[in-house]
Amino acid sequence: MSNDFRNLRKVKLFTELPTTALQLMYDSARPVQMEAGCFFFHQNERAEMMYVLLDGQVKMTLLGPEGRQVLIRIVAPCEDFGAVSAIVGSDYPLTAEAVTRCRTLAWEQKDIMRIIDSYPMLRETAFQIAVKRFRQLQKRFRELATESAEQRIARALLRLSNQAGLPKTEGMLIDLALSRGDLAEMTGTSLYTVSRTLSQWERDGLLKNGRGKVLIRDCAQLITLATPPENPPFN
Amino acid sequence: MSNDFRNLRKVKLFTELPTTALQLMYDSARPVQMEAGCFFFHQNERAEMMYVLLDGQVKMTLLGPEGRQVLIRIVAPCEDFGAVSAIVGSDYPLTAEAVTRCRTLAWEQKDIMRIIDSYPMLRETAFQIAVKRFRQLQKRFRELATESAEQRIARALLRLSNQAGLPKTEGMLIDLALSRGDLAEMTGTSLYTVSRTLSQWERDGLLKNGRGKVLIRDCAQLITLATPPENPPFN
DNA sequence: CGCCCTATTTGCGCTGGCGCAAAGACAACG
DNA sequence: CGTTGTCTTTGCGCCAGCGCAAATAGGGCG
Repeated sequence: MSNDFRNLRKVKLFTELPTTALQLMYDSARPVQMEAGCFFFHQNERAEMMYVLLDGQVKMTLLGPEGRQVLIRIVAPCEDFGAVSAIVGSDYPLTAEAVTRCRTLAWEQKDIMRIIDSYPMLRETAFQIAVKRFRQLQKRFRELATESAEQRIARALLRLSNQAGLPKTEGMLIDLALSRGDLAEMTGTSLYTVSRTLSQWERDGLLKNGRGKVLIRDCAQLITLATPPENPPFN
Repeated sequence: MSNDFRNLRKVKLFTELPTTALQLMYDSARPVQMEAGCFFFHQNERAEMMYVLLDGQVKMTLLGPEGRQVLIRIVAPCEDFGAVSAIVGSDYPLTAEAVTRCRTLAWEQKDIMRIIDSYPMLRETAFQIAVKRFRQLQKRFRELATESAEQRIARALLRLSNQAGLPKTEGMLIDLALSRGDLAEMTGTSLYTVSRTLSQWERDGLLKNGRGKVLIRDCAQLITLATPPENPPFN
Protein backbone atom coordinates (compact mmCIF):
# COMPACT_ATOMS: atom_id res chain seq x y z
CA MET A 1 0.00 0.00 0.00
CA SER A 2 1.10 3.57 -0.61
CA ASN A 3 0.99 4.15 3.11
CA ASP A 4 4.46 2.67 3.06
CA PHE A 5 5.59 5.45 0.78
CA ARG A 6 4.28 8.03 3.16
CA ASN A 7 6.16 6.35 5.98
CA LEU A 8 9.44 6.67 4.13
CA ARG A 9 9.21 10.39 4.75
CA LYS A 10 9.49 9.73 8.46
CA VAL A 11 12.77 7.88 8.08
CA LYS A 12 15.50 10.23 9.26
CA LEU A 13 17.82 9.05 6.56
CA PHE A 14 15.40 10.29 3.92
CA THR A 15 13.92 13.45 5.39
CA GLU A 16 16.18 15.74 3.38
CA LEU A 17 15.49 13.94 0.14
CA PRO A 18 13.38 15.67 -2.57
CA THR A 19 10.18 13.85 -3.41
CA THR A 20 11.44 12.68 -6.80
CA ALA A 21 14.37 10.96 -5.14
CA LEU A 22 12.13 9.43 -2.53
CA GLN A 23 9.95 8.06 -5.31
CA LEU A 24 13.07 6.60 -6.87
CA MET A 25 13.92 4.93 -3.60
CA TYR A 26 10.45 3.58 -3.20
CA ASP A 27 10.42 2.15 -6.71
CA SER A 28 13.68 0.32 -6.26
CA ALA A 29 12.75 -1.06 -2.86
CA ARG A 30 11.92 -4.68 -2.29
CA PRO A 31 9.47 -5.65 0.46
CA VAL A 32 10.94 -8.19 2.87
CA GLN A 33 9.03 -9.97 5.62
CA MET A 34 10.59 -11.81 8.50
CA GLU A 35 9.09 -14.08 11.13
CA ALA A 36 9.83 -13.56 14.81
CA GLY A 37 13.15 -15.06 15.76
CA CYS A 38 14.58 -14.91 12.23
CA PHE A 39 17.64 -12.97 11.21
CA PHE A 40 18.00 -10.20 8.67
CA PHE A 41 21.74 -10.58 8.77
CA HIS A 42 24.54 -11.69 11.03
CA GLN A 43 27.55 -9.78 12.19
CA ASN A 44 30.64 -9.97 9.97
CA GLU A 45 28.64 -10.74 6.86
CA ARG A 46 29.22 -8.42 3.96
CA ALA A 47 26.64 -5.63 3.99
CA GLU A 48 24.68 -6.13 0.80
CA MET A 49 21.33 -4.78 1.89
CA MET A 50 19.92 -1.88 3.84
CA TYR A 51 16.51 -1.97 5.47
CA VAL A 52 13.76 0.28 6.70
CA LEU A 53 11.49 -1.23 9.30
CA LEU A 54 7.81 -0.62 8.59
CA ASP A 55 6.21 -2.82 11.18
CA GLY A 56 7.45 -4.92 14.07
CA GLN A 57 10.59 -4.82 16.20
CA VAL A 58 14.19 -5.67 15.51
CA LYS A 59 17.04 -6.05 17.96
CA MET A 60 20.67 -5.61 17.05
CA THR A 61 23.21 -7.51 19.06
CA LEU A 62 26.93 -8.06 19.26
CA LEU A 63 28.39 -11.43 20.16
CA GLY A 64 31.87 -11.99 21.42
CA PRO A 65 34.00 -15.06 20.96
CA GLU A 66 32.43 -17.40 23.52
CA GLY A 67 31.19 -14.38 25.44
CA ARG A 68 27.64 -13.45 26.21
CA GLN A 69 26.08 -11.11 23.72
CA VAL A 70 25.06 -7.51 24.31
CA LEU A 71 22.10 -5.68 22.90
CA ILE A 72 23.30 -2.52 21.23
CA ARG A 73 20.16 -1.19 19.65
CA ILE A 74 16.40 -1.69 19.35
CA VAL A 75 14.96 -0.72 15.98
CA ALA A 76 11.50 0.83 15.98
CA PRO A 77 9.24 1.31 12.94
CA CYS A 78 10.34 4.00 10.48
CA GLU A 79 13.97 3.53 11.42
CA ASP A 80 16.70 2.27 9.14
CA PHE A 81 19.09 -0.53 9.96
CA GLY A 82 22.08 -1.87 8.13
CA ALA A 83 22.15 1.39 6.20
CA VAL A 84 25.43 2.77 7.45
CA SER A 85 27.22 -0.51 6.74
CA ALA A 86 25.77 -0.76 3.25
CA ILE A 87 26.65 2.83 2.42
CA VAL A 88 30.26 2.69 3.55
CA GLY A 89 30.50 -0.74 2.00
CA SER A 90 31.78 -2.72 4.96
CA ASP A 91 30.60 -5.73 6.91
CA TYR A 92 27.69 -5.58 9.29
CA PRO A 93 29.15 -5.07 12.76
CA LEU A 94 25.98 -6.39 14.44
CA THR A 95 23.40 -9.11 14.08
CA ALA A 96 19.81 -8.03 13.31
CA GLU A 97 17.07 -10.30 14.59
CA ALA A 98 13.32 -9.93 14.26
CA VAL A 99 11.78 -9.86 17.74
CA THR A 100 8.26 -9.98 16.34
CA ARG A 101 6.98 -10.57 12.83
CA CYS A 102 8.39 -7.73 10.72
CA ARG A 103 7.58 -5.94 7.52
CA THR A 104 10.46 -4.05 5.93
CA LEU A 105 11.58 -2.40 2.76
CA ALA A 106 14.99 -3.48 1.56
CA TRP A 107 17.48 -2.16 -0.98
CA GLU A 108 20.46 -3.77 -2.57
CA GLN A 109 23.73 -2.02 -2.10
CA LYS A 110 24.30 -1.35 -5.79
CA ASP A 111 20.91 0.35 -6.10
CA ILE A 112 21.67 2.58 -3.15
CA MET A 113 25.00 3.51 -4.61
CA ARG A 114 23.36 4.48 -7.83
CA ILE A 115 20.92 6.75 -6.07
CA ILE A 116 23.64 8.23 -3.89
CA ASP A 117 25.49 9.22 -7.04
CA SER A 118 22.54 11.40 -7.95
CA TYR A 119 21.83 12.58 -4.43
CA PRO A 120 25.12 12.79 -2.51
CA MET A 121 23.35 14.37 0.44
CA LEU A 122 22.16 10.87 1.23
CA ARG A 123 25.67 9.87 2.16
CA GLU A 124 26.04 13.07 4.12
CA THR A 125 22.93 12.29 6.12
CA ALA A 126 24.10 8.75 6.76
CA PHE A 127 27.32 10.21 8.12
CA GLN A 128 25.46 12.38 10.54
CA ILE A 129 23.25 9.54 11.68
CA ALA A 130 26.28 7.34 12.29
CA VAL A 131 27.96 10.07 14.30
CA LYS A 132 24.85 10.57 16.38
CA ARG A 133 24.60 6.88 17.24
CA PHE A 134 28.29 6.85 17.98
CA ARG A 135 27.77 9.51 20.59
CA GLN A 136 24.85 7.78 22.16
CA LEU A 137 27.01 4.72 22.53
CA GLN A 138 29.78 6.77 24.12
CA LYS A 139 27.29 7.92 26.72
CA ARG A 140 26.08 4.41 27.36
CA PHE A 141 29.69 3.33 27.68
CA ARG A 142 30.28 5.87 30.39
CA GLU A 143 27.15 4.82 32.19
CA LEU A 144 28.13 1.19 32.06
CA ALA A 145 31.58 1.98 33.39
CA THR A 146 30.61 4.30 36.19
CA GLU A 147 27.01 3.85 37.27
CA SER A 148 25.15 1.26 39.28
CA ALA A 149 22.98 -1.46 37.81
CA GLU A 150 19.89 0.26 39.14
CA GLN A 151 20.74 3.53 37.42
CA ARG A 152 21.45 1.81 34.14
CA ILE A 153 18.17 -0.09 34.21
CA ALA A 154 16.28 3.11 34.95
CA ARG A 155 17.98 4.82 32.04
CA ALA A 156 17.21 1.95 29.71
CA LEU A 157 13.52 2.16 30.57
CA LEU A 158 13.52 5.89 29.98
CA ARG A 159 15.20 5.51 26.61
CA LEU A 160 12.77 2.82 25.55
CA SER A 161 9.80 4.81 26.71
CA ASN A 162 11.15 7.74 24.77
CA GLN A 163 11.73 5.75 21.62
CA ALA A 164 8.64 3.56 21.58
CA GLY A 165 6.45 4.40 24.55
CA LEU A 166 2.69 4.36 24.07
CA PRO A 167 0.92 6.97 26.19
CA LYS A 168 -1.87 5.40 28.25
CA THR A 169 -4.12 6.96 30.81
CA GLU A 170 -2.29 5.15 33.60
CA GLY A 171 1.15 6.00 32.27
CA MET A 172 3.62 5.20 29.53
CA LEU A 173 3.47 1.68 28.18
CA ILE A 174 6.57 -0.02 26.85
CA ASP A 175 5.36 -2.98 24.87
CA LEU A 176 8.37 -4.16 22.95
CA ALA A 177 8.27 -7.89 23.51
CA LEU A 178 11.47 -7.44 25.46
CA SER A 179 12.26 -10.14 27.96
CA ARG A 180 14.09 -9.56 31.21
CA GLY A 181 17.04 -11.16 29.55
CA ASP A 182 17.00 -8.57 26.76
CA LEU A 183 16.91 -5.78 29.29
CA ALA A 184 19.89 -7.38 30.98
CA GLU A 185 21.79 -7.45 27.72
CA MET A 186 21.05 -3.78 27.17
CA THR A 187 22.26 -2.73 30.57
CA GLY A 188 25.18 -5.05 31.16
CA THR A 189 23.50 -6.74 34.10
CA SER A 190 21.92 -10.13 34.66
CA LEU A 191 18.40 -11.28 34.07
CA TYR A 192 18.06 -11.74 37.83
CA THR A 193 19.13 -8.26 38.71
CA VAL A 194 16.68 -6.78 36.21
CA SER A 195 13.85 -8.85 37.59
CA ARG A 196 14.60 -8.00 41.21
CA THR A 197 14.95 -4.31 40.43
CA LEU A 198 11.71 -4.08 38.47
CA SER A 199 9.87 -6.04 41.18
CA GLN A 200 11.13 -3.62 43.78
CA TRP A 201 9.96 -0.68 41.70
CA GLU A 202 6.59 -2.28 41.26
CA ARG A 203 6.30 -2.63 45.04
CA ASP A 204 7.17 1.07 45.25
CA GLY A 205 4.32 1.84 42.86
CA LEU A 206 6.72 3.22 40.28
CA LEU A 207 5.57 0.94 37.51
CA LYS A 208 3.63 -2.17 36.59
CA ASN A 209 5.30 -5.26 35.19
CA GLY A 210 3.99 -7.63 32.58
CA ARG A 211 5.48 -10.36 30.51
CA GLY A 212 7.61 -8.59 27.93
CA LYS A 213 6.17 -5.22 28.80
CA VAL A 214 6.36 -2.47 31.41
CA LEU A 215 3.93 0.27 32.30
CA ILE A 216 5.66 3.31 33.72
CA ARG A 217 3.50 5.12 36.25
CA ASP A 218 5.91 7.59 37.78
CA CYS A 219 8.35 8.82 35.18
CA ALA A 220 9.72 11.63 37.32
CA GLN A 221 10.75 9.24 40.05
CA LEU A 222 12.47 7.05 37.49
CA ILE A 223 14.49 10.01 36.27
CA THR A 224 15.62 10.62 39.82
CA LEU A 225 16.80 7.05 40.09
CA ALA A 226 18.65 7.28 36.79
CA THR A 227 20.53 10.34 37.98
CA PRO A 228 23.61 9.89 40.15
CA PRO A 229 22.82 9.83 43.88
CA GLU A 230 23.10 13.61 43.91
CA ASN A 231 26.31 15.40 44.65
CA PRO A 232 27.61 14.85 48.17
CA PRO A 233 25.38 16.75 50.64
CA PHE A 234 28.42 18.95 51.18
CA ASN A 235 29.97 18.37 54.58
CA MET B 1 60.26 21.96 9.90
CA SER B 2 59.07 20.23 6.74
CA ASN B 3 59.28 16.96 8.58
CA ASP B 4 55.83 17.91 9.77
CA PHE B 5 54.62 17.94 6.21
CA ARG B 6 55.94 14.46 5.63
CA ASN B 7 54.14 13.30 8.75
CA LEU B 8 50.83 14.52 7.40
CA ARG B 9 51.03 11.70 4.89
CA LYS B 10 50.84 9.22 7.74
CA VAL B 11 47.57 10.65 8.99
CA LYS B 12 44.85 8.23 7.95
CA LEU B 13 42.47 11.05 7.24
CA PHE B 14 44.86 12.37 4.57
CA THR B 15 46.32 9.26 2.99
CA GLU B 16 43.99 9.39 0.01
CA LEU B 17 44.63 13.05 -0.64
CA PRO B 18 46.68 14.10 -3.69
CA THR B 19 49.89 15.92 -2.87
CA THR B 20 48.58 19.27 -4.04
CA ALA B 21 45.69 19.03 -1.61
CA LEU B 22 48.00 17.97 1.16
CA GLN B 23 50.12 21.01 0.46
CA LEU B 24 47.00 23.12 0.68
CA MET B 25 46.20 21.60 4.04
CA TYR B 26 49.72 22.17 5.25
CA ASP B 27 49.69 25.78 4.18
CA SER B 28 46.45 26.56 5.96
CA ALA B 29 47.47 24.78 9.14
CA ARG B 30 48.35 26.61 12.29
CA PRO B 31 50.86 25.09 14.73
CA VAL B 32 49.47 24.77 18.24
CA GLN B 33 51.45 23.78 21.30
CA MET B 34 49.98 22.67 24.57
CA GLU B 35 51.55 22.04 27.95
CA ALA B 36 50.89 18.84 29.85
CA GLY B 37 47.58 19.01 31.67
CA CYS B 38 46.11 21.66 29.40
CA PHE B 39 43.00 21.21 27.31
CA PHE B 40 42.57 21.47 23.56
CA PHE B 41 38.84 21.57 24.01
CA HIS B 42 36.06 20.50 26.34
CA GLN B 43 33.07 18.35 25.64
CA ASN B 44 29.95 20.18 24.47
CA GLU B 45 31.90 23.09 23.08
CA ARG B 46 31.21 23.90 19.47
CA ALA B 47 33.78 22.17 17.26
CA GLU B 48 35.68 24.99 15.62
CA MET B 49 39.03 23.31 15.16
CA MET B 50 40.44 20.00 14.12
CA TYR B 51 43.89 18.82 15.12
CA VAL B 52 46.63 16.47 14.09
CA LEU B 53 48.98 15.41 16.84
CA LEU B 54 52.63 15.61 15.84
CA ASP B 55 54.31 15.00 19.15
CA GLY B 56 53.15 14.02 22.61
CA GLN B 57 50.06 12.29 23.93
CA VAL B 58 46.46 13.33 24.23
CA LYS B 59 43.67 11.62 26.12
CA MET B 60 40.01 12.03 25.28
CA THR B 61 37.52 11.62 28.08
CA LEU B 62 33.82 11.78 28.70
CA LEU B 63 32.42 13.18 31.93
CA GLY B 64 28.98 12.48 33.24
CA PRO B 65 26.87 14.77 35.39
CA GLU B 66 28.54 14.26 38.76
CA GLY B 67 29.77 10.88 37.60
CA ARG B 68 33.33 9.72 37.29
CA GLN B 69 34.81 10.21 33.85
CA VAL B 70 35.80 7.50 31.41
CA LEU B 71 38.72 7.49 29.04
CA ILE B 72 37.44 6.81 25.54
CA ARG B 73 40.54 7.25 23.46
CA ILE B 74 44.28 7.82 23.57
CA VAL B 75 45.64 9.86 20.68
CA ALA B 76 49.08 8.92 19.41
CA PRO B 77 51.28 11.00 17.08
CA CYS B 78 50.09 11.23 13.48
CA GLU B 79 46.48 10.76 14.50
CA ASP B 80 43.74 13.30 14.09
CA PHE B 81 41.41 14.39 16.86
CA GLY B 82 38.38 16.62 16.82
CA ALA B 83 38.24 16.10 13.07
CA VAL B 84 34.96 14.23 12.85
CA SER B 85 33.21 16.81 14.98
CA ALA B 86 34.58 19.71 12.98
CA ILE B 87 33.65 18.12 9.67
CA VAL B 88 30.06 17.28 10.57
CA GLY B 89 29.82 20.65 12.28
CA SER B 90 28.64 19.54 15.69
CA ASP B 91 29.88 19.92 19.24
CA TYR B 92 32.84 18.00 20.57
CA PRO B 93 31.46 14.95 22.36
CA LEU B 94 34.66 14.50 24.37
CA THR B 95 37.27 16.51 26.21
CA ALA B 96 40.81 16.46 24.81
CA GLU B 97 43.61 16.90 27.34
CA ALA B 98 47.35 16.96 26.75
CA VAL B 99 48.96 14.21 28.83
CA THR B 100 52.44 15.41 27.97
CA ARG B 101 53.65 18.53 26.23
CA CYS B 102 52.17 18.41 22.74
CA ARG B 103 52.90 19.77 19.32
CA THR B 104 49.98 19.80 16.91
CA LEU B 105 48.77 21.25 13.66
CA ALA B 106 45.34 22.82 13.82
CA TRP B 107 42.79 23.95 11.27
CA GLU B 108 39.80 26.18 11.57
CA GLN B 109 36.53 24.68 10.57
CA LYS B 110 35.88 27.14 7.78
CA ASP B 111 39.24 26.36 6.19
CA ILE B 112 38.51 22.65 6.31
CA MET B 113 35.15 23.17 4.74
CA ARG B 114 36.72 25.11 1.93
CA ILE B 115 39.18 22.34 1.21
CA ILE B 116 36.49 19.69 1.46
CA ASP B 117 34.56 21.50 -1.24
CA SER B 118 37.48 20.88 -3.57
CA TYR B 119 38.26 17.40 -2.30
CA PRO B 120 34.99 15.74 -1.21
CA MET B 121 36.77 12.46 -0.62
CA LEU B 122 38.05 14.04 2.55
CA ARG B 123 34.55 13.91 3.99
CA GLU B 124 34.18 10.37 2.72
CA THR B 125 37.36 9.33 4.53
CA ALA B 126 36.22 11.05 7.70
CA PHE B 127 33.02 9.04 7.49
CA GLN B 128 34.90 5.81 7.27
CA ILE B 129 37.16 6.72 10.16
CA ALA B 130 34.17 7.59 12.31
CA VAL B 131 32.50 4.29 11.48
CA LYS B 132 35.65 2.39 12.33
CA ARG B 133 35.96 4.05 15.72
CA PHE B 134 32.28 3.44 16.29
CA ARG B 135 32.82 -0.26 15.84
CA GLN B 136 35.80 -0.37 18.10
CA LEU B 137 33.67 1.24 20.77
CA GLN B 138 30.93 -1.33 20.23
CA LYS B 139 33.46 -4.05 20.90
CA ARG B 140 34.71 -2.35 24.02
CA PHE B 141 31.14 -1.95 25.12
CA ARG B 142 30.58 -5.66 24.85
CA GLU B 143 33.75 -6.38 26.74
CA LEU B 144 32.81 -4.01 29.50
CA ALA B 145 29.38 -5.58 29.79
CA THR B 146 30.39 -9.21 29.72
CA GLU B 147 34.02 -9.73 30.68
CA SER B 148 35.96 -9.66 33.93
CA ALA B 149 38.12 -6.79 35.06
CA GLU B 150 41.21 -8.89 34.49
CA GLN B 151 40.29 -9.58 30.88
CA ARG B 152 39.54 -5.95 30.20
CA ILE B 153 42.83 -4.80 31.64
CA ALA B 154 44.71 -7.35 29.57
CA ARG B 155 42.92 -6.16 26.45
CA ALA B 156 43.66 -2.54 27.22
CA LEU B 157 47.36 -3.30 27.51
CA LEU B 158 47.33 -5.19 24.24
CA ARG B 159 45.58 -2.32 22.48
CA LEU B 160 48.01 0.21 23.84
CA SER B 161 50.98 -1.92 22.97
CA ASN B 162 49.58 -2.25 19.50
CA GLN B 163 48.95 1.45 19.10
CA ALA B 164 52.04 2.87 20.69
CA GLY B 165 54.29 0.06 21.85
CA LEU B 166 58.02 0.49 21.52
CA PRO B 167 59.82 -2.77 20.79
CA LYS B 168 62.66 -3.38 23.23
CA THR B 169 64.96 -6.32 23.57
CA GLU B 170 63.21 -7.40 26.76
CA GLY B 171 59.71 -6.93 25.34
CA MET B 172 57.21 -4.30 24.30
CA LEU B 173 57.37 -1.04 26.19
CA ILE B 174 54.25 1.02 26.74
CA ASP B 175 55.47 4.42 27.80
CA LEU B 176 52.44 6.63 27.56
CA ALA B 177 52.60 8.55 30.82
CA LEU B 178 49.44 6.70 31.77
CA SER B 179 48.73 6.44 35.45
CA ARG B 180 46.96 3.51 37.08
CA GLY B 181 43.97 5.78 37.35
CA ASP B 182 43.94 6.34 33.59
CA LEU B 183 44.04 2.61 32.99
CA ALA B 184 41.12 2.26 35.36
CA GLU B 185 39.15 4.86 33.41
CA MET B 186 39.84 2.98 30.19
CA THR B 187 38.69 -0.33 31.54
CA GLY B 188 35.83 0.65 33.79
CA THR B 189 37.58 -0.59 36.89
CA SER B 190 39.21 1.10 39.84
CA LEU B 191 42.72 2.32 40.32
CA TYR B 192 43.15 -0.33 43.01
CA THR B 193 42.08 -3.21 40.86
CA VAL B 194 44.45 -2.16 38.10
CA SER B 195 47.33 -1.90 40.51
CA ARG B 196 46.63 -5.27 42.11
CA THR B 197 46.24 -6.97 38.75
CA LEU B 198 49.43 -5.55 37.30
CA SER B 199 51.34 -6.41 40.47
CA GLN B 200 50.12 -9.97 40.23
CA TRP B 201 51.21 -10.17 36.61
CA GLU B 202 54.59 -8.80 37.53
CA ARG B 203 54.96 -11.53 40.15
CA ASP B 204 54.07 -14.02 37.42
CA GLY B 205 56.85 -12.58 35.27
CA LEU B 206 54.38 -11.47 32.64
CA LEU B 207 55.49 -7.88 32.66
CA LYS B 208 57.44 -5.19 34.46
CA ASN B 209 55.76 -2.19 36.02
CA GLY B 210 57.07 1.32 36.20
CA ARG B 211 55.59 4.64 37.05
CA GLY B 212 53.35 5.52 34.13
CA LYS B 213 54.76 2.74 32.01
CA VAL B 214 54.59 -1.00 31.52
CA LEU B 215 57.02 -3.39 29.89
CA ILE B 216 55.29 -6.41 28.43
CA ARG B 217 57.48 -9.49 28.57
CA ASP B 218 55.08 -12.26 27.64
CA CYS B 219 52.60 -11.02 25.09
CA ALA B 220 51.21 -14.45 24.27
CA GLN B 221 50.28 -15.10 27.87
CA LEU B 222 48.52 -11.74 27.99
CA ILE B 223 46.45 -12.67 24.98
CA THR B 224 45.39 -15.83 26.74
CA LEU B 225 44.26 -13.81 29.73
CA ALA B 226 42.34 -11.41 27.52
CA THR B 227 40.44 -14.26 25.92
CA PRO B 228 37.41 -15.69 27.66
CA PRO B 229 38.24 -18.58 30.04
CA GLU B 230 37.96 -20.93 27.13
CA ASN B 231 34.80 -22.71 26.20
CA PRO B 232 33.54 -25.21 28.76
CA PRO B 233 35.82 -28.28 28.69
CA PHE B 234 32.94 -30.11 27.09
CA ASN B 235 31.26 -32.53 29.46
C1' DC C 1 72.43 14.65 47.52
C1' DG C 2 68.37 14.99 50.09
C1' DC C 3 63.60 16.69 50.29
C1' DC C 4 58.94 16.77 48.80
C1' DC C 5 55.24 15.64 46.07
C1' DT C 6 52.72 12.43 43.74
C1' DA C 7 52.02 7.72 42.05
C1' DT C 8 51.71 3.14 43.53
C1' DT C 9 51.11 -0.80 46.42
C1' DT C 10 48.73 -3.57 49.70
C1' DG C 11 45.98 -5.13 53.91
C1' DC C 12 41.32 -5.23 55.20
C1' DG C 13 36.47 -5.30 55.41
C1' DC C 14 32.40 -4.75 52.96
C1' DT C 15 28.71 -5.16 49.53
C1' DG C 16 26.52 -5.07 44.94
C1' DG C 17 25.30 -8.03 41.95
C1' DC C 18 25.77 -12.74 40.04
C1' DG C 19 23.84 -17.23 39.26
C1' DC C 20 21.83 -21.68 40.78
C1' DA C 21 17.67 -23.84 41.68
C1' DA C 22 13.05 -24.17 42.58
C1' DA C 23 8.60 -22.26 42.61
C1' DG C 24 5.15 -19.46 40.44
C1' DA C 25 2.70 -17.07 36.50
C1' DC C 26 1.32 -16.52 31.63
C1' DA C 27 0.28 -17.41 26.92
C1' DA C 28 -0.48 -20.47 23.34
C1' DC C 29 -2.18 -24.45 21.59
C1' DG C 30 -4.59 -28.55 20.97
C1' DC D 1 -10.00 -26.09 29.70
C1' DG D 2 -6.08 -28.55 30.85
C1' DT D 3 -1.31 -29.21 29.31
C1' DT D 4 3.11 -27.62 28.08
C1' DG D 5 6.81 -24.71 27.40
C1' DT D 6 8.64 -20.40 28.38
C1' DC D 7 9.24 -16.34 31.04
C1' DT D 8 9.58 -14.49 35.58
C1' DT D 9 10.23 -14.21 40.48
C1' DT D 10 12.72 -15.00 44.67
C1' DG D 11 15.53 -17.31 48.47
C1' DC D 12 20.20 -18.20 49.24
C1' DG D 13 25.12 -18.33 49.20
C1' DC D 14 29.10 -16.52 47.31
C1' DC D 15 32.84 -13.75 45.39
C1' DA D 16 34.88 -10.17 42.37
C1' DG D 17 35.97 -5.92 42.87
C1' DC D 18 35.52 -1.49 45.41
C1' DG D 19 37.48 1.97 48.34
C1' DC D 20 39.59 3.55 52.71
C1' DA D 21 43.83 4.17 54.91
C1' DA D 22 48.45 3.68 55.60
C1' DA D 23 52.84 2.31 54.02
C1' DT D 24 56.19 2.58 50.19
C1' DA D 25 58.65 4.01 46.16
C1' DG D 26 60.18 6.96 42.56
C1' DG D 27 61.25 11.37 40.15
C1' DG D 28 62.16 15.95 39.84
C1' DC D 29 63.95 19.98 41.62
C1' DG D 30 66.57 22.99 44.38
